[in-house]
Amino acid sequence: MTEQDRGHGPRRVTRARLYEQLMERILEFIDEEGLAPGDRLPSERDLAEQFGVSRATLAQALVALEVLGVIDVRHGTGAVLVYRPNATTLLRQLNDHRSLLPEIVEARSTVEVKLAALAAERRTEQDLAAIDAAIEVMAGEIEQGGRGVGGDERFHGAITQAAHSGVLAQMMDFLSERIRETRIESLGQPGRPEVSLEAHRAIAEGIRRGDPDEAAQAMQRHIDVVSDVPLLRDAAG
Amino acid sequence: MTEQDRGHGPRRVTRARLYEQLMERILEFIDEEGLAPGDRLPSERDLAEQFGVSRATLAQALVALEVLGVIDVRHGTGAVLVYRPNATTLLRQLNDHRSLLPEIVEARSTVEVKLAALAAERRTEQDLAAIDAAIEVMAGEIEQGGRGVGGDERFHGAITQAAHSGVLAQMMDFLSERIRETRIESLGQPGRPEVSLEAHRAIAEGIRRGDPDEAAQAMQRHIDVVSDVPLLRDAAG
DNA sequence: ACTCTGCTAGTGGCCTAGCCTCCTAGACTC
DNA sequence: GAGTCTAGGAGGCTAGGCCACTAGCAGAGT
Repeated sequence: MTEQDRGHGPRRVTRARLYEQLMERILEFIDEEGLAPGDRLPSERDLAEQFGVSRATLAQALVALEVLGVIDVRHGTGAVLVYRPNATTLLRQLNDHRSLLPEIVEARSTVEVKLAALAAERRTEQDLAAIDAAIEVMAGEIEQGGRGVGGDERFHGAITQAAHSGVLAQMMDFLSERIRETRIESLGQPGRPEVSLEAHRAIAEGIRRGDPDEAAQAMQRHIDVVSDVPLLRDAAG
Repeated sequence: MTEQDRGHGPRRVTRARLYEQLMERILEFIDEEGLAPGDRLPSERDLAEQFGVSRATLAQALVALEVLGVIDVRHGTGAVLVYRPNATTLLRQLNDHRSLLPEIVEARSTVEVKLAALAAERRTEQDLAAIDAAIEVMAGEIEQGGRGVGGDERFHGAITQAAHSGVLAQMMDFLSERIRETRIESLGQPGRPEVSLEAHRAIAEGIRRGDPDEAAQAMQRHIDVVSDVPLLRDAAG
């Protein structure tokens, strides 16, 4: 994984920064040394010297690895390996952020449609109230000139809740971080917030009537519209 | 989300590092200023002065936010907001890394059992060959004193492939990063690699015979055993 | 012998100061 | 008006230093 490999989309022409290269080197090091979870890495001073960089830069690389959950840096002790990383997987996951979007949307589609159907079958009165409240919030935001982002998230959260499926909720959690990116892009387009609001009302109606098919179809239509954003068309092309 | 909230499990008594606190402050700042994707943050020098920290520390915080996909730091230009983060969600996701493990295992269980059943129905001859090859790899690794980590991953990858379900494969991708953590812990325990190898053979047999129930049950038993590691018992308690 | 305590070497945390490279807006030239 | 040049400001990175914390060990006390 060298500098040349980075030019995925049209953007991101910036050169790889030192801390990024360092991460790769450190991952290689972990691999070569056969370090296992719980093992300690050499001291910052040693690593910095070994790789020929300053401690400040090395610290950046360690922060990055810590954020990724690879190591745990402990004051006075050192950096402890949390899990044995597969370097290729880890780095590709970082770099392909954008090109993964289409597949993420596909996964979102599947899960959220299923959630809508389940919600229609399992929703309690409280769930319905939460869904209505979310719609009200979004309507209020739009009325005040906003994009309705808060209400949008709230709505999808309420649907997830109403489905009463821990595992699927789980899935949505993992997807949600990336979904938020597309959702905001979409709501930013002229007229989109109003359209989404109407779609939400249709979905809610299906859930209220306890009709899984209607709810699922409404959700599918909604997602098809929302997913049609420039960001995606770029990534897919 | 202040320092006091951090004491989730029994571990992690270490004080929040400055860069972590800084991340929160920066996220708040983004929120207060109402910055949208594409907007630029103030310069490092300004931010460092404003928050009363050195540029080096600020740089660490920026690296962390970059790894999380919140910003894109460009040489000569500045830090550009990539997406509008929901601070609470983002930070909880970081801190709860460990406490999420039981639910992750639950999700893994559901998906992988389903994958095994699908594989039994849909596998091609090539899929079977890949599964057998993975088992051979793992056997070889164990014979040479290894823990069979490579073969283990390969096996589960082959199962996923044989299920011929893009979306579920997707799900496994998102879960796999965290799963690897538990898988390695498990294989590290004495005698575990051999047990896992036998379990793999049983699963493969079910898939070969085209029996979804047998394959699914074998996978379920396998996961139940593998999931029983100290890391999890700690987190659950 | 055992336990407890205090010390100390080594670790990460953070800062200051500085120089380099890179980007870009605006002045300048044609 | 279009292209070119340049200076200011942005991040990238280094060097060196001091402080806070951890853990292990030596010695005092039992």
